[in-house]
Parts: sequence; C-alpha cells; structure tokens
Amino acid sequence: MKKLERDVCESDVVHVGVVERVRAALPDEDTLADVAELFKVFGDSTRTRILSALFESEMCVCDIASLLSMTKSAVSHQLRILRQTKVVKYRKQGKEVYYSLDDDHISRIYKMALEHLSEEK
Amino acid sequence: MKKLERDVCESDVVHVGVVERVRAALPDEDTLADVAELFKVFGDSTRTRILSALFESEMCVCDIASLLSMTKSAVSHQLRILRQTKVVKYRKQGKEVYYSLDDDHISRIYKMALEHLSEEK
DNA sequence: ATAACAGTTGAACAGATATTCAATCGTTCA
DNA sequence: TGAACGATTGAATATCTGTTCAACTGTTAT
Repeated sequence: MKKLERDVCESDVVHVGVVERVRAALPDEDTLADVAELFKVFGDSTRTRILSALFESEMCVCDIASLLSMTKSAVSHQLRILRQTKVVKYRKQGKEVYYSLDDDHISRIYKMALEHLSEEK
Repeated sequence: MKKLERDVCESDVVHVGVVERVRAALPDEDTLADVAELFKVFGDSTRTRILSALFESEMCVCDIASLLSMTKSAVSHQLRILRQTKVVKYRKQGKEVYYSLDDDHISRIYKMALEHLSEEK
C-alpha cells in the first residue's frame, strides 16, 4: 500500500494535541518574518562593526571606512541597509554625511547580545 | 599628482581624533564576530518559526515539520544549526527526538525583539 | 529477522548576499 | 567654471545559505 507520500510527517503517531495548541499560540507569519529580517540586519560582522562604532559616536562615511579598513563603497552599501531598516539615521553637512543610531529600542537589543557574549568568556 | 589611491578614505579631512577614540572603545573582533553569528542564527524565518514553537512547548522533529508544513529533512538541518549554537537542546526517547530551548538569556533577547516588533503595529 | 518509522546526513541545486569596480551626483573652494 | 572630494549607485562576481533528494542510522514491533 506504499503511497508516495511526502516527507512531511502526517502519520497518526504525531502529537496532534501539541501541534494544534502550539499553532494557536504562534505569532502571525508577518511578525515572525519581521523578527527574522531584523536579526538578519545584525547578522553580518561588517554591520555589527559599524553599529559598535556608532554606539561611541556619530561618524561620517569616510571615518567609518577608515576605521574598518574598508572602501567607502562597501560601507555605503551596508549603511543603506541599516538606513532602510531604520536602525541608523543620517544628517548631511556639506559634502559629508553623518550617521548615528536611530532607534533606542533596537540599540538595547543589540547591546544586550553584546553583553551576553562578553560575559561568557 | 594623481596617485592611484584606493577608495579607502585616507585624506586629512577625516576626523582622526574621533576615529582613534572609537577604535579604542570598539569591542574586540572576536566578540563582534560572535554577535554577528548569534544574530545570523535568528535571521532566518524558518528558525524563528521553530523557536517560536519551542517557546510554547517541547516538540519532536515530526511535530515541528507538521506544524510548519516542511519536510523533516529541512527542519532537521535547521535544528542542527540551532543545536550547534546552543540555542536548543534535545533528548531522545525511543525513535523520537524532542527539542526544547536551551539558553534562557538568548531566549530573552529573542523575546525582546518579538515584543518590540509586535508593539509597532 | 524484517518491516516501518523518526530522524540525520551529504551532495546538488537555486536563490540570496557582500564586496568590488566604474560611473555618477552634489558640494566646496580655488 | 572646473577640479577635488565625500558619498551613492548599479552591474558583475564570488561566496554563502536554505531546501530538496536520496541514502542511511537506529529504534520499535510484529
């Protein structure tokens, strides 16, 4: 009776009660996608280095590039991502563009993780 | 006098003082890499969905696959990543393997982000 | 023993992502 | 005006990452 059933578990052995209860309690897909997207922004060492720098001081693109030994182009690309996700804000002054952290709440999440990992060593 | 200098900003206009001060205050590279790696784990919607589920209850692979409409294989691959980064732990019971959250501290970081994003809407 | 099932694993494939490179924009200053 | 410089942008490239597929392990039960 070997029906070509997919690898998704659909047998009777599965704990139906648990699955249904958890399904009801699960946050909606949109929220979960947002959480993932937010963390993805922090999930790159170039961006975490930029953020750590901005914790200390507002900086222009040129400064950040110099600090991290990267091209301005590469830095600018990453800043665009941080801008789009509202993690950093910027102000223009003459030729220069100064970046700084935008959202306190997000900053706190980031700092919490940093402390968590510093403690461990 | 056009020397082919790289795009990294090395001119005198850069704010040397700021850069040096920030450089001194920056966490060491290893810690920053760890932070990025931790966030990278949360930066995938499949993994955030798995974690949200485990917030509610311990679950076996089959249950999770069923809940998320995914193959056991795909789920297992992601659980391996969560295992390696010590975010989840597991216990074997017969044929089944039950997964649950491991680190309270990490869980709190995750929950904090979830609340942050839920509030916004 | 062997059939059935939960789970894992590695290779392969497809889609996403970070950096580089070259071109461009906008502002300053000579 | 035009040269110089900070910054941004788009295309191209190389790398990374998630899912699929098929094979396999280990446990339970007949």
